Amino acid sequence: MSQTVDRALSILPLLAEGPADLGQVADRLGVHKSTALRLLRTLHEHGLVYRQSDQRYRLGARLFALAQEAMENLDIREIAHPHLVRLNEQCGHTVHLAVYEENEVLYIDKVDSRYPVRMYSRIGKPVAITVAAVAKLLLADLPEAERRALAERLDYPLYTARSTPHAEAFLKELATVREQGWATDLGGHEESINCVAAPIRGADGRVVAAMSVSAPNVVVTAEELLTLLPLVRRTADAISGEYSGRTPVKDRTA
Amino acid sequence: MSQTVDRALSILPLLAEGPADLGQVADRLGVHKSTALRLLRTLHEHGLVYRQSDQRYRLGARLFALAQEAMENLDIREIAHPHLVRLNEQCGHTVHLAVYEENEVLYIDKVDSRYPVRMYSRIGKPVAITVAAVAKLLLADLPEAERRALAERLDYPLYTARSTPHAEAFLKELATVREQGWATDLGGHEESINCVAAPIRGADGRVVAAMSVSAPNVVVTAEELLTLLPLVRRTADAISGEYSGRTPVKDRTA
DNA sequence: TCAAGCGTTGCAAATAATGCAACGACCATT
DNA sequence: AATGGTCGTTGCATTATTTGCAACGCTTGA
Repeated sequence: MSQTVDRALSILPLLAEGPADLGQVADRLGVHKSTALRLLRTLHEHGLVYRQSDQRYRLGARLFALAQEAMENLDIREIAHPHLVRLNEQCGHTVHLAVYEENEVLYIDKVDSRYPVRMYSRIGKPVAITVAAVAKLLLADLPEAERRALAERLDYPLYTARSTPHAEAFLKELATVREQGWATDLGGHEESINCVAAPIRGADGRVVAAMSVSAPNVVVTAEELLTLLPLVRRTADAISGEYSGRTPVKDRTA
Repeated sequence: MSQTVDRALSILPLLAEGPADLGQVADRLGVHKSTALRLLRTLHEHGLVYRQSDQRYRLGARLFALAQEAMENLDIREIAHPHLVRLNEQCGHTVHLAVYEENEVLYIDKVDSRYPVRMYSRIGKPVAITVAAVAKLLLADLPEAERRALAERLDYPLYTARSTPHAEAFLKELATVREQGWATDLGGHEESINCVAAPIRGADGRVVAAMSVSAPNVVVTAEELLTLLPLVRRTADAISGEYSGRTPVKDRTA
């Protein structure tokens, strides 16, 4: 909509791939070097871009700070966190919290497993949307049309033999998930890792977030993990209650 | 340098304070509503801004993803992390890693204390620059002129009675730190919390990062914490060795 | 029913961004 | 030492891009 801003913002994902010098940026933007320079300077003034000692540019510090502040303003996260910690204390496994936003599902909180073997994931990282248990829950709640459109648009990478292979299978899975009110991922993303997930709902009943417990095969079998389902659902419901205002907010530790 | 981009980017910190509607954004930017709308739309297309259900805008998901990617490109962090974890296993306290960038010091990694009492801090959060032990180390290494200029420019908030009160005291402290090659913060930020920190140096000997161990009085006294200094320094040196390429990179776990 | 507030669009005016060409600094090669 | 190349930087004229305005449609509340 605004060409100048559009160009400037296109620099960010470009630099996310790694540091680049002026010429590279100009080339990949398809503009003159002088133009790229002025854009970079503006980004620099705002701290979004940093110029390292070898003169190349990379993403800057303010970006972290902004993401941080944005994160802290998400009240679901704030409400959910103590519950996630408690759940982690009870079962010992990795606990995740995720939301859907603009065709992506991303983790917004995580409490690490107490076992030495941990799975790789990072807060802020987009989730493998076609296989993750939390993603299924969040997408299953979208309006029919939107869900359908999104499913068609997605890629279906075969992470493992059990990954969701195509849109049709995915939509079917979503229907199941929608009906039963919980979801699993049994080795669909990484062969040896299983998850159980439950939805968190707002006052109007719509799914606003989803949480999951993940554990590798070497620690517990899929069956054992499934026995945690009632606990996960209870935790999710507790968060739902607090988020929608049904449960009185007793003592929220600031 | 570029007015349009400048205005667009000014929207981000504004939204970081909390969600805002079109009118508010336009007012605070000092531009017409239609202008603000077009800027917001561009930011939206890039995922930096999200429009929530009540039509108000807030910071978007891509911001997290970008910050995430930027983070992963910082190789100091990657190299240092296993060392930080090991140190935490040895002493049990909270371990921080911080860098200096553009007049700010910020945490880029953290391993939480194993004790129930934890200090509040977040990765990506700017550090209390006038008192934190890691900040002293990073600033102490700046060129004389820059250090002086920065010290004059800073605010000196009195977090506690032991906070650095003014530029003069700060510069003196930096001189000491520079000479001894390590730093402390004894209750200068929060009355009951102490830190010991050591510098991480690149191949050219310049300080590229700093790490610290922090613990509250209720767990260990300041004296006891200081006995950890040799261990902290050894850890920092190990990281320096690996970062500067002196130590062969044996088996970096991807 | 009417008024007020908000987001949205088309348009003409003018400001602000663009590409060019030229300069200086730095590095490596001859 | 001298030269050729690369890279970042600046001033300027051109032109495209952004801007503010006014008007419209919508929802909300009196």
